[in-house]
Amino acid sequence: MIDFNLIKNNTEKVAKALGKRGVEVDFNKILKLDEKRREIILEIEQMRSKRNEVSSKVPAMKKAGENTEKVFAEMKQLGDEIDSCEKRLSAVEAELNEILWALPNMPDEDIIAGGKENNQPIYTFGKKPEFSFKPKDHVELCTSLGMIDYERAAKLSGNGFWIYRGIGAQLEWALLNFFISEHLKDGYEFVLPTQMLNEKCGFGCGQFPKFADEVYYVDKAGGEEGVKQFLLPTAESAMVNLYAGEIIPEDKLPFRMFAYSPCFRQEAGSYRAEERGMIRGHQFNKVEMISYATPEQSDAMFEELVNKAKNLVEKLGLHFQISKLAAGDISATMCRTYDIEVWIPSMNIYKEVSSVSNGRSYQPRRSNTKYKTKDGKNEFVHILNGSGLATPRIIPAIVEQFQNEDGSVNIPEVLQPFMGGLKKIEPKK
RNA sequence: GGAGAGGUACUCAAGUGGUUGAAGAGACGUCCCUGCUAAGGACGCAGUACGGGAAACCGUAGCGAGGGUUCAAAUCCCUCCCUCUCCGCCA
Repeated sequence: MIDFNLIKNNTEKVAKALGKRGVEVDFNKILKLDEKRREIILEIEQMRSKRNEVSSKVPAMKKAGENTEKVFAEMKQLGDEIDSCEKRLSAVEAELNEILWALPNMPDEDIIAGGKENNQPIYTFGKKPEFSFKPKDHVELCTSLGMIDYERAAKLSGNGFWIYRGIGAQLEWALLNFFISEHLKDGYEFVLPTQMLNEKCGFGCGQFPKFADEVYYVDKAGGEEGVKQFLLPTAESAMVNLYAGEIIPEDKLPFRMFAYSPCFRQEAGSYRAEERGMIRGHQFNKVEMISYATPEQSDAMFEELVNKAKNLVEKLGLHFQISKLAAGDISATMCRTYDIEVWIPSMNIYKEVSSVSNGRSYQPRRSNTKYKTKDGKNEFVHILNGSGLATPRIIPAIVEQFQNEDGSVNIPEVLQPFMGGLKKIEPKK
């Protein structure tokens, strides 16, 4: 949620920032609704004040044996007026909120306008591998090496799922363990969140109402109506709401945390044909880094998270680049995002394995998460997040980039300790 | 899933319709006394959000959440959420 005072007092700035996303907003309408809102509030409060004043005199009147009938009749009428004003108020507020909640976050000053095509690579590690033989793609490699079972996954669940098997499962778990151990070394707190979340969380992290259709809802047996929960699409949804409604003492900031969870996404209408295999699925594993920071700490924290994600991929030895996203490609809740994109030879493209973002106070405003400054004021915290990392594109990158002519795959050195010292995945004889 | 008990400010807790946004206690803060790893005393103590105002300040809301009854709700009624205890279920 954008700071309403900013919309009111610096409309130009907000309009310019949102314009970079190609979003046009009818600010006139917003300001008019707000004016109307305040008008009604004033009216209501004056009437309530009157009623409170009269009410406080009633006990004395009764004691003195005075007739209260007339006063009660007047107050009854006043009460009815208050009711009708309240109805008008909630209609105005509903209209205003619908607009405000739908506004995306403001991209930072230095973020350039436009969509994906304006993303700028700002860092590259390694180079595209050259093969003296005809390289295989990850689907073929993972299948032939017995790492991933697509067909039986479809049998158990449906299209867009896969099963890790044998050495594939070991590699997946080794990756997660590697990430976890690196984050622990950096002093980050390990969190395993609930994997089912209520709708408040969806709203708090800013994914609802816009993306409510893209998650999986879980109903109780028998399709019972009630509070619905959904399977988290990313641990971010959980972690952003961890301190919702709370006030954090400033000396506890920054909080550095990371969470592991499977992530569930409908990915309806996605590019199945070109994104074969595990490039995009309904369920995948991810370790997510989350930081809560003061506004002063937030920019340094962003750099820290980018560095952490970068180091993970570097230690794996994969060729990748970091892209600074253009305004239109940054997710609606964020001010700035750097993507870490790993090279997938068979697709001839860089694919995102980590997205590090600073949303500043946008999500905390929605989830009402504040911190108490040293001089006792309550301010909204900043929340940052970044994948550290998501695995589904790492495995394709590893098997494709590190494949050998005989169909074997070299295991990155940093993963070997987590795989009983295994150095190479050999084709089955 | 069933039965019961609860949810009041930082914590504990009193409060079953009215001048109570909330007794009391602890904690906390400031000060005093005393003097030494303690004890005593005085005073202060919702925080917050929103609205009005140049400001001082004034007002409104708020007792788990949301509705309702009433001139008036922490208090009565309804729905929901959460916690605890017992029972049941337990792939």
